[in-house]
Amino acid sequence: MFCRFARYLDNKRSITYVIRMLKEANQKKHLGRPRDDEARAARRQQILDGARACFVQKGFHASSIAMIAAEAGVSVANIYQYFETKDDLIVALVESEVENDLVIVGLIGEAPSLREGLNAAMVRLISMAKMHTVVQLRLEVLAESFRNQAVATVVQQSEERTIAQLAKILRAAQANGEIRGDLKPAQCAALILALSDGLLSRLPISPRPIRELAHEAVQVLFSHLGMKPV
Amino acid sequence: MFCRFARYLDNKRSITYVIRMLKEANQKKHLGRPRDDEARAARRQQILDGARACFVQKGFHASSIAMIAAEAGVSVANIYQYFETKDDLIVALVESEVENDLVIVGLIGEAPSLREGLNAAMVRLISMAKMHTVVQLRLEVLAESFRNQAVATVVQQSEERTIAQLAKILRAAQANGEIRGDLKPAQCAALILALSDGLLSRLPISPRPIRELAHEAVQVLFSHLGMKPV
Amino acid sequence: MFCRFARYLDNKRSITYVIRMLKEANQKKHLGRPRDDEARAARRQQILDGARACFVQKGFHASSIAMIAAEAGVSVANIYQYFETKDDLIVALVESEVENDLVIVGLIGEAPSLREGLNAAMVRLISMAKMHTVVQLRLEVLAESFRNQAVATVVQQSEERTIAQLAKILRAAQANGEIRGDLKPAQCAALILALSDGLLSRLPISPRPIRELAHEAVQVLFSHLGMKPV
Amino acid sequence: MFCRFARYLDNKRSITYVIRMLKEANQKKHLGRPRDDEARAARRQQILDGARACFVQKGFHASSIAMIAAEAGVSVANIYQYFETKDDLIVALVESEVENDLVIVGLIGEAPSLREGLNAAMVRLISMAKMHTVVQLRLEVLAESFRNQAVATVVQQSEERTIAQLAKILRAAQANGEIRGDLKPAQCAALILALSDGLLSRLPISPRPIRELAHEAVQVLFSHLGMKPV
DNA sequence: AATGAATGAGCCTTCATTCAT
DNA sequence: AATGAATGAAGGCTCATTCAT
Repeated sequence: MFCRFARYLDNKRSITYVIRMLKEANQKKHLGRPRDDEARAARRQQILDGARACFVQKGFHASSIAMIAAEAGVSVANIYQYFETKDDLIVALVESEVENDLVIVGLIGEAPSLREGLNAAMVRLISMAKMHTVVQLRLEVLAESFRNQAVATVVQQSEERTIAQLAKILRAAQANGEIRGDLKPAQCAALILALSDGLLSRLPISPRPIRELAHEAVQVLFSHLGMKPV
Repeated sequence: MFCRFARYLDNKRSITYVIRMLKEANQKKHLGRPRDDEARAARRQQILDGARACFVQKGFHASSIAMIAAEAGVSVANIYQYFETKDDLIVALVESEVENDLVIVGLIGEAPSLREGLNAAMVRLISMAKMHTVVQLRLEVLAESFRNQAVATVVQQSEERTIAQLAKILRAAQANGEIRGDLKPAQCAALILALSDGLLSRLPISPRPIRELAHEAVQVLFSHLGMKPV
Repeated sequence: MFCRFARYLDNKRSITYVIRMLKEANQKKHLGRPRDDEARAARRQQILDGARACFVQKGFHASSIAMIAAEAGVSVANIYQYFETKDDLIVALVESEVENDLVIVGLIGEAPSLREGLNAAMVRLISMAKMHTVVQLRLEVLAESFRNQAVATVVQQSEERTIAQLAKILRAAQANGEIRGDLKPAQCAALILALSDGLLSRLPISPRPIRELAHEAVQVLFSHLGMKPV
Repeated sequence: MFCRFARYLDNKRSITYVIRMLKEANQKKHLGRPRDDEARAARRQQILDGARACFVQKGFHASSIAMIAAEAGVSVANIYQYFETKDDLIVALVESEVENDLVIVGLIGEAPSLREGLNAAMVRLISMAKMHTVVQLRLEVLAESFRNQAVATVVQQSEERTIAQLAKILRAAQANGEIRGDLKPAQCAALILALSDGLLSRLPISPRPIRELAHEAVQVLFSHLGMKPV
C-alpha cells in the first residue's frame, strides 16, 4: 500500500478532484462507536500511515490534511479527533519515525561481535524495502528540526538515547578488546550516526551506488576503531 | 540583511499585513526597468536573495511568492518576469546554492598540503557566519531532491563535479606520498562529502557541539587516509 | 459558575483542545439516564445554563454545540435528545430569558406605590449581579428577532404579556390618583419598556455611567406620569 | 439592490450552490489595474455594501466571507486586499454605520426650532426606506460591542460625538428659552438617544406600531424638556 | 438515555499565477 | 519592464448533526 496518491498525481487533475476520487475509492461507512482503546489506537495508526505516505511523497508542508485524510481513508474532521493540529500530527509522526534508529542500533547490539553487528546494520539499512522512504523522511525531519522546536526536541531526545545505546555497545567492545580502548565511546557513536545519515541522504544524488559507498564507509570505521578491515 | 520577516512574525498580525508592512518599508516605489543585461542580472540576484532568506526561514513549500517579493523588495508580478514558476525559482536557487560546495573544495586545493586544506575547510565551514543557513538549505535541497527531478538533476551534476575536483586533489596527495596510495580517490571523495553533510545536518539536534564532532571526524579521516592524526 | 470557557480562551490552544480540557474537568464520566420527568427537566436546564453562558460570551451563532456541551458538562449527542436542532435550543433559551421581564414588572406590582415600584425595579436591574449578561442576551435576542421568526414570535408574545401586566399596574395607579388619568396605560407601558431597553443596551458604549442615566430616566418618567420628581 | 441572497435562501440549496449561482450572475471579468485611489475607494465601498446586506440578513457571525463576496460581486480573495480580516471588515462597516447618528442629529440642529427638529428627526427615522436595516444593524452592533473591544471603541467614540452635538443643540435651546434651563444638556442628550434606540429596537416585536410609540415618546420628551405637548 | 466516533459542508485565510495598465 | 489588482483553487480547521453501541 504505497502512496495511492501517486496513481493520480501525474494527471493534471486538480487536487480537489484527486481527493474526491480517493474518497470514493474508500468505500468506508460510518464506523459507529468502537469503545475500546485498541480501536482508537488502530485508527490513530491508520492516520499516521496515511500521513507518512503523503509526507514521503510531498514533504510536511506540501502535504495537506485533505490529502492525508484521503490517503488514510478517513475524513478530514476525523483526523482532528486524534491530532489537535497538523503540527501535532507531524510531531507524532516524527516520534514514531525516530524509533527506527533504536531498532537499527539494537541490531548491532544483538550481534555476537561489533564487526558483525555493524555489517548487519549496514546490510539491513541498505536492503530495507522502505529504505527510500525512511531516508526521505529523515531529511524532512532534520530540515524541519531547524525551524520547528517541537520536532527538534523530539529528535534531539531520540538522538541522545540512540547515542547512549551505541556508546554502551562500543564500551563493551572496548572491554573485551575488540576495538581500541582510547576512543571516547559517545563521540565515536555520534560520528557513526552522522556518517550513516550523511551517506543515506545522498541516495537521490550520489553519482555512484550508495551500496558501494556504504561498504567503503564501514572500512573507514573499522580502521578508525582499530579493527582489521575485511 | 537577514530575513526581515523575522521582525514581524511574532505579532498576531495576518500575513497580509506583514507583507504590506514589509513592502512599505522598502522605500523604492517603482524599481524602474533595468537598463542592461547587467542590471537584469542584479535584479535576478535580488530576487534570489529574498527567496533564500525565506526558504531558510520557512522551507520551500511554506514560503509564498508574496513573502519572497516583499523580502526582496520587488513586486510579485516582477518575479514572474525572471522566473516562470515558483519551481523554477527553487531550481535557480538550488543552482546558486550548490556552488558553495565547489568553493569549499577549492579551499582544500589551494592549501599547501591536504592536511592543512582539510583543516581549513573544516574551520571555514564551522565558523562561517551563515553556516546555519547553508546547512538548513542543504537539507531542504536534499529532501527536495527526492521528489523534484529537476532539483535532483542539478544537485547530482554539482555532486559529480565536486567529487571529481576533490578526487583530483586526493590523487595529487597520493602522488606526493601524503596519503595512502591504495585508496580509490573518487570513492574517498564521496565519503568525505557524505561525512561532512552528515555532521552538519545534525546541527540542530546533536546533543554535543558540532565543533567537537567535526574535529573527531577529521581525525578519522586522517587515520583512514594514512596520515598521522594531529 | 460563570462561563468556564473564559479560563481557556487566552491561550493559543485550538478550540478542540479547550473543549477536551473542559470535558475532562467535568468529572462525571457518564451522566446516567434521568430517572423521572423531574430529572429530565433538570438535565434540560443544565444544558440551557451551559448554552446561556456560551451565548453571552460569543453570541448565538459563534457558539458551537460542542462548546455548549462542554460548558454544560454533557455530551454533544445528549443535547440532541433534549433539543432537536441548535435553533430549537436558541428558541428555548429565549423563552427562558424573556421570563425576566415579567419578574421585573412583578416587582413594580408588589410595591406599595408605583413610585416605589419603579424605583425598586430600576435598582434591581442596575445592581443585579448578572445584569451584564441579561442585557447582552437581550440585545442578542432582539437582533435575532429580526431574522428568526420563531424567536420573534416568542419575544412578541412575552412583550404583550409584559405590557399588559404593566398596563394593569398603571391603570391601578390611575384609579387611586397616583398618576395622571389621561395617559393610555398600554402605550405608556410600552414606552417604559422601550426606555429601559434603550438605556441598558448602552452599557458597553455609554460615555457616562448607566446608573446616572437611569436615575435621570426615572425623573423623566415621573414627570410624564404626573408624579412629583424625587 | 437589497440582499440578493434572499432570492436563494428559501430553497434548500447548499450555501456553496447559492454562492456559485450568485457568482455566475455577476458577469464580472478581470478588472485590470485601476491605479487611482478613487477606483480603490469605489471597490472598497462595493465590498462594504455587500457586507452590509449580508450582515443585515444574517448578522456578523453567520455571514461568511464567501457570501459577502458573492453579494458584492467580487472574489473572496479580493476582499482581503481591502480588509485584513473579517473583523476589520466588521469594524469598517460599524464605522460607516455610526455616521448615521450624526446625520440624524444634524437634522435636529438645522431645524428652525428644537421642536421642529425633534419632529423632523423622528419622522425621518420612521419613514426612512432602509430604517429596518439600520435598526437591525444597530442591534447587531450593540450586541457586538459587548464582546468586541474594537467595535465597542468605535461606537463609544461615535456616541460621545453624537451626544456632544446634541447637547450643543439643547444648550442653544436653553439659551433662547425654548426649554427648561435646569436640565443637564449632556445627560438629556444621552437620554434622548437611549430612548430612540430603545424604541427602534422593538421594531420586530412590538405588539403595536412603532410609529405610535414614537409619537408618544416625543410627547414625553417635550413635557420633560418643558415644552408644550403638541 | 447517553455517548464517543464520525463526517459533509463550510469557515477564514492564503496561494500561485495572470492581466490591464 | 514593472506593478497593483484580481482570482480560482486550496490551505488548516470547525461546525451541526448522525449513528452504532
